[in-house]
Amino acid sequence: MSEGALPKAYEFVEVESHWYGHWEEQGFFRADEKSSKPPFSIVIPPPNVTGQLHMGHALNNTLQDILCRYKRLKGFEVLWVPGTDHAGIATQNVVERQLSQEGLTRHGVGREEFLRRVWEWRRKYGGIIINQLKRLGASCDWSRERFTMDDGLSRAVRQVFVALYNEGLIYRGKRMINWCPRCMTALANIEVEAEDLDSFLYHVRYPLENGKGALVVATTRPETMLGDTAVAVHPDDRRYTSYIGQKVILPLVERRIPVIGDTYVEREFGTGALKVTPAHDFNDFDLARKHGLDLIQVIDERGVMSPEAGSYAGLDRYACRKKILKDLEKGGYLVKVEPYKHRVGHCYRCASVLEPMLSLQWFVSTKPLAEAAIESVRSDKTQIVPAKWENDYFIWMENVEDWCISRQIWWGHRIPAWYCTECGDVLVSMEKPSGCPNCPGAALEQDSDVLDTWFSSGLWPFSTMGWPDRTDELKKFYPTSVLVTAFDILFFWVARMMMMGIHFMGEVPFHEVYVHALVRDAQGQKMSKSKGNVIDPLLMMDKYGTDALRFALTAFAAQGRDIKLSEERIEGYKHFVNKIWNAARLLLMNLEGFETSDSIPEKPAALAHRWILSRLQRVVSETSESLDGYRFNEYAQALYQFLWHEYCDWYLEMIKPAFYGDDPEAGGQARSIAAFVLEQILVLLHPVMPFITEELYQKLPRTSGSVMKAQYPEYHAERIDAAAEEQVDKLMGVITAIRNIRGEMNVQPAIRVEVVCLCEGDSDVALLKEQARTLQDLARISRLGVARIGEMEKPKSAAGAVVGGIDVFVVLKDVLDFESESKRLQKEIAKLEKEIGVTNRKLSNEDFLGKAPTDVIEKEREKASRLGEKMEKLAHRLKVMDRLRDGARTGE
RNA sequence: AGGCACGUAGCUCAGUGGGAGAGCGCUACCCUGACACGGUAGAAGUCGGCGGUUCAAAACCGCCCGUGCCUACCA
Repeated sequence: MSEGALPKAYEFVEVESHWYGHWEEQGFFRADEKSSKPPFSIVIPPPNVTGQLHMGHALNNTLQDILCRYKRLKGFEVLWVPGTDHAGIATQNVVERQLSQEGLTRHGVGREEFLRRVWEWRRKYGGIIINQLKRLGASCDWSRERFTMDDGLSRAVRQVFVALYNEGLIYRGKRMINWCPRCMTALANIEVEAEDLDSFLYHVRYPLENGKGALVVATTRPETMLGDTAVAVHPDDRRYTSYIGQKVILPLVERRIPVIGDTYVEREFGTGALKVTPAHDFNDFDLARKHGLDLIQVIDERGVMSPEAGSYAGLDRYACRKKILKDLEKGGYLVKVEPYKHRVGHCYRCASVLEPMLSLQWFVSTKPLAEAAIESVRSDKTQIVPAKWENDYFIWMENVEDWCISRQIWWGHRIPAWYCTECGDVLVSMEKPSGCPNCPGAALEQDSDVLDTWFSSGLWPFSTMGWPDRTDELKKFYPTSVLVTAFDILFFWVARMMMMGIHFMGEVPFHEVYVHALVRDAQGQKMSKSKGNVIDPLLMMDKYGTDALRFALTAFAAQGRDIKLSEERIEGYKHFVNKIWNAARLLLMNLEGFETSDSIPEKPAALAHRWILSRLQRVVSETSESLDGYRFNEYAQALYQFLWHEYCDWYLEMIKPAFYGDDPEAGGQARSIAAFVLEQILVLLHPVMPFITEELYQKLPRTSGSVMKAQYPEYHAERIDAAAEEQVDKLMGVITAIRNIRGEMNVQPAIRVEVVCLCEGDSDVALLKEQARTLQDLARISRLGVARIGEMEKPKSAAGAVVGGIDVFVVLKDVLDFESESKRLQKEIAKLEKEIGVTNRKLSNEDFLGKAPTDVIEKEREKASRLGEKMEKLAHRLKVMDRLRDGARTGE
């Protein structure tokens, strides 16, 4: 190995740390809003500022980075806007935990101090995920990094709020909402996660007021009985019709409550009698409104029993349940307890069981906004890929409910509404109003709530580009080209961006939405810290390199299927990265001291060159089409196959003799073309493997500067050389057949064998003679005989095969084992027979001949004759072998 | 309960109307002057089951079984 040669194995650590900084310094990621190039823009799904890079991020951002790098190579002006989300509840929870470690609470320190601490936390840790994205190679325009709580974005939030309020699309009202007693805030319905819960169904006896019997109700939440204001039965339920209008006595509470009839009640479920707790159940609330029932709130915001709960007041809801059950049993009211599995709403942030509650909140009236958002997808102004998600989008949008946007937390955009302390009037405006118009001199108090995090991220595509100002960025890059996301935030985020973008910009926020898979573990389970099954992308990058991780994620990013990731697979692609490295190493070792020419002949004389250049064209076309269609896995597979199994396995092996031989012209051409093809491969691979491609590209002699400034190769159909591909196919067939015989007959790799090829046509003779060197090297042949059939004797003591009409003989003088060669041939013949059977059946089928397209029939006929000839030859060989075997036996 | 996916080699998955594929794993041989993170060859599948459409089905249709996800007001 000479001095300038590369190390034997690829060392990714130095390479990766080196190039990212270089790209940033050179400003390669920066987008120019004044550029005349066609625009391509993406806004990043902003990770939570509290976040740590997980596999979902890694996949999401790898795919975005592939698109951005690909489009840059294709000559687009690319803007990838990065940033982070303030993540209201999530971040508040993190800082609250930190406080509690100091023995403090947020209420203890007060709102101002608490917010100061959150900002401090953000200053300290908010950059972590950004640096992790850089580690991943994400080519974001960091000069445009945004945060949802930036001044600019906050101004956009206020402007949107005020505008929607003035249009009557934001209102304040008392509604049943889902309440998290741990986070102490209202949630939007979409933020509720239904989880299966193993619980019990309790049957409780409610005695009739008149003393004549009782009604038995079934409930999963006995503690709410304290707030019962009725019992409902189905009006047509014969068991209970006579009770309707009567009263029952609520056990433990002794309150008299009516029995009502309503068709909402399912007769088959439980006992067919339903206790009604209007203050703590969505459906009971509706029933109460319909029947004019009282509303008694027995559980407060903390999930603790309220004073209305009488002697149970102050108990936690679950402690209360236990006590109530005990008391019911004591009083003889508990009739039956059965195990019961049902789904209960949990907080998507802290997994606490939610409490339905009547509460005064701010809402967005979404229906009017949804209409335009539906229409835009229907008319393909925005296309969702894969299209199957469009259905889910329509269903959700058509059934969209009003969106509760107020949160009773402190970290977030404070609602721009002020209340007059005198008359209570509401004033909504961008800045604090000077005073109440009705009560001169009266004080104003700002609403203490903040907005749902998703309210600000819903504005992300235009707020990050400077809206409400009419900036050059907006003009150049809005609407964005594509949004890349996983389906789990399709409604949280994408749907809201559609509604807001169309409403405020008059245009959809993105032309396409690419919905990718969820990353799961090897068992198909969702990765989560609590399950302990997370594969940490940072650790994977440490162990196998960023390029290997990115390639693994890309290779498995098939549309419409979740990714089951395992570490072995990432490791496997590290080998691929190493293979690229070594292909380059071979070249560089052989390029040293040689001049390579700048221009590549379109039709070189040597077959191998014509073949690889033709194959390259196909890969160029395949990769472009795959990426344009978001078929990332196909893009990755095409390059894997081409680099490894065509360029390395065949092409480099075929041209090696030119490197080592003494024909300077052949050597020069081999060097130039091999370098050219590798250089093209590096450009094709760059979107998915930015680091190693840059490293090698800069090392290749013909190139100068960064691979990021290269042009993505263009497909030229006229450079496809079908004849060369066909000839190499034939050549590979012959070589493989010889190797197969060697392997099956246990010929040691070191031993060279004599081979005779008998062809039917002159063209095959010419091909094999011309390619004699390649044949000899790749099949390890000592002497090669090529002739037309009949012009050379068939060797006797030889194992044989038939490839594309060529009779191939591997001469095994004295060492040929007739028995095993006979068996090998029989196996081959058996396979052939099967194939011939299928073909003959088709060709003897009248319906097939009558109805199938002529080209299919023609193909079948050709196949039949090809197989027939092959069969004839093999059968003959078998006969010869058997005769030799028998002769050997009798001779012994 | 409804909806949507998925079920192809030991594992993970491509393939969508005309010759069952890849990667990993496995077996055998080989450190052949880029690479043992490598090379060459090989074994391995009733394409979940049943029925239908078709000249032709892994693919299209129906039913069933299994798995996963989403939605829903049976408390």
